[in-house]
Amino acid sequence: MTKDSKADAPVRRRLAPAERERQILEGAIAYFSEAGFSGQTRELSRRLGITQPLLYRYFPSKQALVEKVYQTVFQGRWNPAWIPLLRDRSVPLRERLVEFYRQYAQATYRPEWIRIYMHAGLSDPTLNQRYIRLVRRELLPVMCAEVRHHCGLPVATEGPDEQEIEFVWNLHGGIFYQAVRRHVYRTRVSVDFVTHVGFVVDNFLAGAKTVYPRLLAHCASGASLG
Amino acid sequence: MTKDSKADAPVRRRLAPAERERQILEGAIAYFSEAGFSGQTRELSRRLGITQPLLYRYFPSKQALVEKVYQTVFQGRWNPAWIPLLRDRSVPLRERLVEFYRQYAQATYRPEWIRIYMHAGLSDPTLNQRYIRLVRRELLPVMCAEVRHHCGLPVATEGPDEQEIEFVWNLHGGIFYQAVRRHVYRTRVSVDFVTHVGFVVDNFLAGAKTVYPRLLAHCASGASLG
DNA sequence: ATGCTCATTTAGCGCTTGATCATATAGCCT
DNA sequence: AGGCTATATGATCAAGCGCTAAATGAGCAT
Repeated sequence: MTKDSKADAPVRRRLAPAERERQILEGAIAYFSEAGFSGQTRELSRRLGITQPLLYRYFPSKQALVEKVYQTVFQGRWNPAWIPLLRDRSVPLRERLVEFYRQYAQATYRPEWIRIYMHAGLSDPTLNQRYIRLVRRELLPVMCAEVRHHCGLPVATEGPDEQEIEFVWNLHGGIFYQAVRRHVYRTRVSVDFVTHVGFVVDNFLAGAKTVYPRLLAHCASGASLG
Repeated sequence: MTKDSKADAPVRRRLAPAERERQILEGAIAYFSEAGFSGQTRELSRRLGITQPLLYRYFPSKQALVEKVYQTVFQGRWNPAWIPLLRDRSVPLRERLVEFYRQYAQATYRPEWIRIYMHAGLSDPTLNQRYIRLVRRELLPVMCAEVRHHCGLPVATEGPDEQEIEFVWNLHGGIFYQAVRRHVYRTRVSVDFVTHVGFVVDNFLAGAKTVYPRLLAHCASGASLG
């Protein structure tokens, strides 16, 4: 055995404050994404190899650290360039959608993102509601418009109907839910993501040619306004 | 004010053990589905209007109560009759799928079910993995076979390919994810569920006519076996 | 009415938790 | 080498946690 006389001597390493803060934040993201935000500061510090009071030198409270974790994980993962990408009609819609989901998955379908997003939703869904509104406002109307155009239908002057939004959300949610199965339930998903999305998008677009006109007729009849 | 001299007198009501146990369990389902399983027994007892030690007369430990909650929520919600319903080719597949999802939603797309399912997945996904395997084994292969038949394709003698499973799982997951948005993120979903499922199923089946043959060709080429 | 039973409460133990403060020492400057 | 600065630790508090045991009293049988 290698000198266990003192039961691993406390190797005290003095880091630059900025680097220590970064290290703690990174560790907190990893730890809280596993244990949830009811995880303990002592366990976090143990994993970081530091003492628990040190956390409080860099973050005034656990709550402040948690909020920094939220901020860090969810900030800057939404790429505004996705919208013009989806709107670029010089590229077939199928390719645009597959490419969008390739990029979107790379940005957000990661264990920390998915798990912290779910933890957040269960404890206080405010953050999720904000994100959902972003998707609802920025992404889905564009997808609706492009699918309409793809199907040779007129693009509405006013925004899409709720029924229409839910329709494209089924595509979006189905793909997202695969990431939930992977990172929350930790089940193996043994197909190539891009190939899978290719089939799913093909299916959506092929079906839309038939169903979308009926969907719009349903909306126009005022069925979802009552 | 009505006699606040004693700060709400402790009204001690003596219930039959079976009824008290049922009441506690019901309260625990409601409370833990909100707060997660790191919720406190004192808060649970407060909501029930009883003292906290009383819980321990009916359940030996918090863990035992939690496991009873799991058991109660997830037991008997899966209806084996769904399989023959989906297989009944005297009814159009579209109607079978819509009716299945109507029943499935009524059984499982409830706040306690969805939320406890998510809480469970994040803390220990064993339960979810078991449920996922059930869906993967009992439900999805049947849906694959019926969709194949619907598209005029031969039903495989051996089970469906993984790529095929993921394909129908996108339909299933998309519908499930609407329930997650509703009960975890607590966002308003203002379309009629059956109407929505109708459009989504129509879209899936219409698209499948085009895409499913290509999907099977892809599988047959052994692309997902490598 | 009276006494008995056991469902329920009051009091509290041992431990963990987030947070604080004084002390110790790593690492740079001279 | 010696001293200074402030990063990191050790000790500890107050509140909250799951859980226990003894005291209490509601509701039944008689």
